[in-house]
Amino acid sequence: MYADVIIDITHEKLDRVFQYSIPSGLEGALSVGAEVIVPFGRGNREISGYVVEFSKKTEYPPEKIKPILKKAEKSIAIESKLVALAAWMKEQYGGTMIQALKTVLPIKRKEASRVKRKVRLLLDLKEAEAKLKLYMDKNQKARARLLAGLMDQPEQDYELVTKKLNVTLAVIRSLEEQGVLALESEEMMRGSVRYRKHDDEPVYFNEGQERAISRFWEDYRREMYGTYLVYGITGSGKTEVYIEMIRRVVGQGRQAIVLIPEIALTYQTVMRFYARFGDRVSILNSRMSAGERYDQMERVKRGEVDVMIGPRSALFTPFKSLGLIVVDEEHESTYKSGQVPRYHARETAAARARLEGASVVLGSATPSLEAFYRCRMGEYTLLTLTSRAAGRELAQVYTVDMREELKQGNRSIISDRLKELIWQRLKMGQQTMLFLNRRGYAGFVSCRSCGYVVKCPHCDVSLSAHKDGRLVCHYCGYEEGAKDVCPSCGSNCIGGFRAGTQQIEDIVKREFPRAGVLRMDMDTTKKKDSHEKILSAFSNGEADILVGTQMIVKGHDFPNVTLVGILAADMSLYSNDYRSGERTFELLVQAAGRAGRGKLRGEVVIQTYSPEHYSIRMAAKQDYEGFYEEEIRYRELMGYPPVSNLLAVLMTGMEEEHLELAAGYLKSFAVRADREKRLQIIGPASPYVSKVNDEHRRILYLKCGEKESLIEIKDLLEQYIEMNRGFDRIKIQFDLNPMGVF
DNA sequence: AGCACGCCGACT
DNA sequence: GTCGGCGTGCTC
Repeated sequence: MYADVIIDITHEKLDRVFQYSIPSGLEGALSVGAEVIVPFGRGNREISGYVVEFSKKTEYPPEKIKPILKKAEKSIAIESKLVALAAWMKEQYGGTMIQALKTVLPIKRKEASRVKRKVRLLLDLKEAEAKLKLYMDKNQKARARLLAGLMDQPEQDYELVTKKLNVTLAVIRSLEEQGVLALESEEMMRGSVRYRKHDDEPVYFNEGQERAISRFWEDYRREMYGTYLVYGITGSGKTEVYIEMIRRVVGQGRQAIVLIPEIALTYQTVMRFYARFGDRVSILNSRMSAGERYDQMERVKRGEVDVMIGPRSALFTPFKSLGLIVVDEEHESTYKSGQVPRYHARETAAARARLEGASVVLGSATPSLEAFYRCRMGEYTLLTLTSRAAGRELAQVYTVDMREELKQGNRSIISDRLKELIWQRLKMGQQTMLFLNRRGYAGFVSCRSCGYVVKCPHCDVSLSAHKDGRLVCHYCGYEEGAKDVCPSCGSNCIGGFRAGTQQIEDIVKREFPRAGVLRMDMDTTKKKDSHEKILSAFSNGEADILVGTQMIVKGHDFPNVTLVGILAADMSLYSNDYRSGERTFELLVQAAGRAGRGKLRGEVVIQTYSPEHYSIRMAAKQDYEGFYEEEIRYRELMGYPPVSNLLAVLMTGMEEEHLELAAGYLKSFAVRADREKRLQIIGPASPYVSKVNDEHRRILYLKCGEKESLIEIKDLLEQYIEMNRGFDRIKIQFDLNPMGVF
């Protein structure tokens, strides 16, 4: 029996497992995730590592394998808990222990040092020249080279110096001893903002907030750590509730993590946290470099931080006594990782909380079906916030049936009702937001004569036409020129279908020539900060109408926006995806919530071709529970999460035939492995996008009521794949309860 | 990363 | 010979 150990050093060359034998004294005492001390290298220096797996065989000459010295005595409790979390993630979501550990322990020492390590010359020109001559005479080539390089430029990056001049650390060290140069590793704390805490005044809570806080606190004080769902519409004061809960937890000497979806952290929210907790708050954002993140983690380890705010990855903050994890906007799909291990931050937060003895607080205005279902099942505690904090009224919602509109001769994408309301806003000097769930000038380009659709040669998706006629693949970026004749039949009836934000912008400009129009979508926000610029321009009243995709739905409050138009509410409704109803509802409610954030009452126009669909009906009424009842019935009927569980097995390979064969084998293995016939196995099928970057893809779905059985099968499949050479050229990824359908 | 090994020129 | 400096390659 051998133990696979990863060494606690991060360097590409060492970024793999090393096998050690287990001495008889340690047999049975080690488990996956245990921290051990092992001899390493020629000098057998003792370093620590983590046991990642146990194996019977080894490729390495067995006589060269050294034994583990001992189990780490007082392994740093924080890290061993994170390693345990990594083990849980590996188990749940598949992949290797190394992948899981890398997600959980983001120890990027390399980058942290590279950024700031510098070599500086200490001598003046005359002294240096003398030294240089000395080195030349003594034929100390490396030293001479280094010194000459430094005389040329007295301060240089360590990394650069070693590479360009080909000198080793030993050379630099010896010159350092001679006082020729200094090796400086400035430990500048990047990205940490200093703010004094100033807001110590008592805050008054409304009844709902008070109830939520005290319910949480009663349990917490009795060490009953659970998961809570704070459900409250936009403006019901969720953030105040979080802050108060955190304040109490921190008051007991414990720490808290606040997860926010990607870059959704607004300036206002940040300031509220700073005001409460001063510089004991640290913020992680996805734009930060690995070095900056590393610095933040160092501060945490030194105990300088009580509250960490950030996206998914902030979940792994190494606090020594974590008491609370808040997951804000819990329904957001960015909480699901796109990389292996494909973990969900909500579930992983619950797992970490279990390991640490902490509570989890989820918050949303439109909870995920998962979270609400768990509340109904009694696993989570539902805390409902009722009244809008500022006593604002809900917006007035109109649903416009676009089929009727067409019958009455309005072929425009903007209904008469919406047009009329926009005119009103323009007269009153108020603002309008128009929301469309689509980017680009038009959707796919097809031939109306033969039905040919222009597709990406690498990705099997249709190309999107942009305004200048260029056809662009939104998956890989492939581009080709405009088409005026069909490449298949030669007819000239080729053109784009459907409208995109760019086209809407043009239409709006034509309809309302004197209005200022801004557009915000993927294409206009490619540049850094352009996102912020557009929003602040709109917020300053530089335009009357903002046209955009989902991104205008989130963040920022625009008090002067009193009208929101949702142009094609059902665009996302009929995609082949079991979450489309939920997504549509969510989007509509959030979009509607943008209207009337100030003192004025808002109006919302929902334009749709299917006004009878429950997602749209319930969104118009802003009735979450009504929506939930309908949606959960559908999930129950179809055996979809959260009622059942779904495991997607995504297979990718260059050769289609080989892939097909392997996928077939995998399926029949799954069928055999499922002895008690508890699984429903679907596929293998070509996913919606069956080719990306010339790689073919196949997908297999396994459905089962009990998650444990699925995980069991997943383990068996992983073993089977590992053992069979036939799968070597195929990438196989598992996705437990995926966010969409592939 | 850190360490030892082997090579090479310089000095006793 | 042998000593010190340098470059390379390996680490279960």
